[in-house]
Amino acid sequence: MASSRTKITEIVTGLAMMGFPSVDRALAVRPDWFHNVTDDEYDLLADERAQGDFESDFDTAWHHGERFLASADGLRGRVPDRVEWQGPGKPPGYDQIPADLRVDHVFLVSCKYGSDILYNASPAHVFDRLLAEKRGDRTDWFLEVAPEAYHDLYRRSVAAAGLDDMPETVAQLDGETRQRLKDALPTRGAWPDELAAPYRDFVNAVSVATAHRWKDNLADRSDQELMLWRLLRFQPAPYFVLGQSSDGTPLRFRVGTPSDFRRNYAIRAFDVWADAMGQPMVRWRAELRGARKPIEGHVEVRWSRGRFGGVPEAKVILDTPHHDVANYHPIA
DNA sequence: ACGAGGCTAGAACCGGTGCC
DNA sequence: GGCACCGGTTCTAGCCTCGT
Repeated sequence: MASSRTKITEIVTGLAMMGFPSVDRALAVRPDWFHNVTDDEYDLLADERAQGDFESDFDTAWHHGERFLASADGLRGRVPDRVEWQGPGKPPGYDQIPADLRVDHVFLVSCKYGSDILYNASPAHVFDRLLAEKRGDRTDWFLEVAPEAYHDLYRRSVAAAGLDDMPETVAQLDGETRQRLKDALPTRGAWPDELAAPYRDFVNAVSVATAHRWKDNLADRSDQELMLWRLLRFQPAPYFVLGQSSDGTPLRFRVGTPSDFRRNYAIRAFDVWADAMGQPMVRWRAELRGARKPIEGHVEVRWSRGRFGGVPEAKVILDTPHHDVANYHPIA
């Protein structure tokens, strides 16, 4: 979703790399060597600039671009001939480098604001396929790892909601019956009293079984290493992240390659454990030789469309601040 | 000690694209 | 055409910090 904010931060970062003296000057010139940026986008930026709602985003993005132009790790003061904006569309294929800007065909830059989310994928993709290959699968992860607790919650939910004509088992739910059940349950907040305990059991069962499954698939040190690389989005080529963490800290770092990682670090332990909160959750932690701090995060296994609303997804979140992550190199 | 208000993590929701 | 996936944004319960 290309919100105004996303467009502003990405395009303004690119403009600042081009060496203009100010945002307003750059917006007046509308350089045609900034590829894929249309007049509609420049109009949008001019409007938002005039409105003043995104003042700090304009400033942060501009500052990032200026620093990248000057940085010894970046353009070293050489103004690029060509900057390309990826634009609102998704690139084809299983794109793994989340590059929003490409500079002189070489530098790949991702602009990421206010988010510590690494992935939002299907649970099987994370826990079984270890993020290696994306393949559409229609398996309901809850049914896969905790069928009994899931079914028990389903049965009690149908009874509590007083619904008739519902399928015998949770596995038989289809689009329409999922919708009916979802509508019959409160959409937010605590589950009804009589469902609180079954829901807690379900959350625990999913968390424990998922952690177990993931751990089994991560038996070898080499699997653990690949998993960590993919979680942290290390790529064969280095790329840059210019953005802001969820607490507002500006982020400017280069993401090293797996080879860079191996030269400086080695995995001492990769731990995975269940930590059921209000929803199923699995925590992970990598301890490294060569790094001062471990890298930590968690995965939420959740319905993204309400209770019983379709199959769950796995949201992978980085808990360690970006600047403390091994192989993420802050740029000067 | 206790309620108002701020803050944040957690949970829900959303608008898009691309694939089956 | 529908569903899965993506990259978030929005909402809110429950904690924490105040002023009284």
